[in-house]
Amino acid sequence: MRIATYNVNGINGRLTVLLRWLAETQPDAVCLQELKAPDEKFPEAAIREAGYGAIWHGQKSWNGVAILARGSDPVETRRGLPGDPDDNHSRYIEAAVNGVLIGGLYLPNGNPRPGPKFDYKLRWMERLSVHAGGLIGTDAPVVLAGDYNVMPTELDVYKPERWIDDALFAPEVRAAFFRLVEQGWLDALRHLHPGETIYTFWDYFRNAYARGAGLRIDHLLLNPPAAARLKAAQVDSFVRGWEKTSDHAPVWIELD
DNA sequence: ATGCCTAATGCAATTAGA
Repeated sequence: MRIATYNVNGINGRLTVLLRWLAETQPDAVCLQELKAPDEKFPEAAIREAGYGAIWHGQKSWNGVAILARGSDPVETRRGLPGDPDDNHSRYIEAAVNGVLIGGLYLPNGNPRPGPKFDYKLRWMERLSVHAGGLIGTDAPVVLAGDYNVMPTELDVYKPERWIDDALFAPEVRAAFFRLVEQGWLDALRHLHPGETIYTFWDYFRNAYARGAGLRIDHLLLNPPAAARLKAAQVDSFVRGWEKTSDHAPVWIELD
């Protein structure tokens, strides 16, 4: 079973690229982020025609997350991260697909730091940790997949010294990420590729993809039952080279 | 310190991304 995460940066502006990638790689489940569309503008018919059932939590202009399942309908278990009734950003959706519980998340960017957006990011990470703490011990496989907007280590940044004050790489953000991981989650890509330079995002600016100036910020975290079934993990970086593409590439794992 | 690029909104220029 292949489970992928892909920050599409606009589901409608990206539909051609998304459908091409689905047709070429046929993932079994997909978490999408940055739909940048309200619920009524989600391209449900086109995605169903491509062979995928879907659930989504949209929002006008910004944010928005979805889960797709090839040949079935995801069984929604939650929309919205608990812990703050005043948080109206669409950044979390959760569903069961083929016996695997999948949480799809779009963690706040947090820039500029310091400031209210950075504070929101840290609060959101604490809420995620609380929710994840309730999922880690599930007997079934659980996968928390999405755009975490965090580079965990220096290996995950093309120029670490330039990012140290940024909300994606600041010490307190990395510490919050590791507090989450230390509940017992496995960073699937890093686990299977220790020491390897892996990026999932390349800025549109300054020809970053061609220069190899990337970041690893899209992650799949696995609870122990999921980790026991992990066979492969990769980035479909070739998609970043397509026309009219997202600034993120799809990332996926293969479970037995 | 800012623009470099891109999407959405909505039709110009702003907001946000990372």
